[in-house]
Amino acid sequence: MNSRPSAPEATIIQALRNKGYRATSQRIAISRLVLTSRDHPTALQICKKIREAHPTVSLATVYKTLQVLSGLRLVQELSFPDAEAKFDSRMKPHLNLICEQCGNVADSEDRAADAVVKAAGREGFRVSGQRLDVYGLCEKCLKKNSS
Amino acid sequence: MNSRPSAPEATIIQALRNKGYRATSQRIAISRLVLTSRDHPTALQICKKIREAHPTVSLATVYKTLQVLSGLRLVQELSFPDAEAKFDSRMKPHLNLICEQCGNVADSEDRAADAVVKAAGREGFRVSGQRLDVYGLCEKCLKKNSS
DNA sequence: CTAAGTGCAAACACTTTGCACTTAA
DNA sequence: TTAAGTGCAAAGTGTTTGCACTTAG
Repeated sequence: MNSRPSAPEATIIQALRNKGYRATSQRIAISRLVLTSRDHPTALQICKKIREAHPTVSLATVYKTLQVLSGLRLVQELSFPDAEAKFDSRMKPHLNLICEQCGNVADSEDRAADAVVKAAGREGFRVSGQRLDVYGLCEKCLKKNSS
Repeated sequence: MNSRPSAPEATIIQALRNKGYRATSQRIAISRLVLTSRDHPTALQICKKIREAHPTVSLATVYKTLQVLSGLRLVQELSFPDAEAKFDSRMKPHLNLICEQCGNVADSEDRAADAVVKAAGREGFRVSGQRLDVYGLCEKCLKKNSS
């Protein structure tokens, strides 16, 4: 649940208003958290974090805001079998390296991600987004297992 | 819900028994359907199809069987926001070209899929599976929209 | 024979919705 | 001022589970 140093709050407010959405304090807080987080939080994790500053925020509002952000293509919802959805604000093509042991999701900026998008285009597909998950064991867990 | 001409029934029975599972008629039927289908059926679609020949099969059994097949890594469950999960029996690296208009999922065998797996390996990740979704508009829908 | 599997219905967990209250614009 | 948004609780939906019955091995 890390945050990047400066959150572009004015930008968020503008983005919401331009699309006809009101810039409520809840939406701004949730948007700022999600758009600046480097990990892949669940709705519940987001809600708990937001409540540290806005104690009355409901989980329903978190879900509604995440739907707005998904609609604006600022955030992507990653559904998993058995588990809650995680929300990812990195919209550029990238790989999600998902460890099946510790559950961590690491991003990778490898150019193979762009190659996938190009390949889809070559098939006559007009690409608007992507989800490139690789499942397995992360380096940390591999080491832990062998020790 | 297409099927390939010949279903490797004996192979399915062996695979189940080797792993300590009983080869019941329900499991064989469900496995054969899923493992030979070229599209990406949901549990309910599978259940309806199976009931044409085995009218008493329950949705619970379909889900349980799909879990067994997932555990054997013969099938992958693709979860989506808002929608039922689809089940994919193509386990080799490939792209899922998912049309946001008609909902169709087309597979693509492009080598970019293998490049993704290699890239993950380069990062010290031990790959055991992948899900490479590309979202957008398929050629058919693009044409329909422009006409 | 007997432990594993099935089918039904009930339970579950995550997510969405209805509605009265609040608030941005 | 007033339509959009919030927060609560209730409803919804796909999936899982408990349990008595059935069946593969």
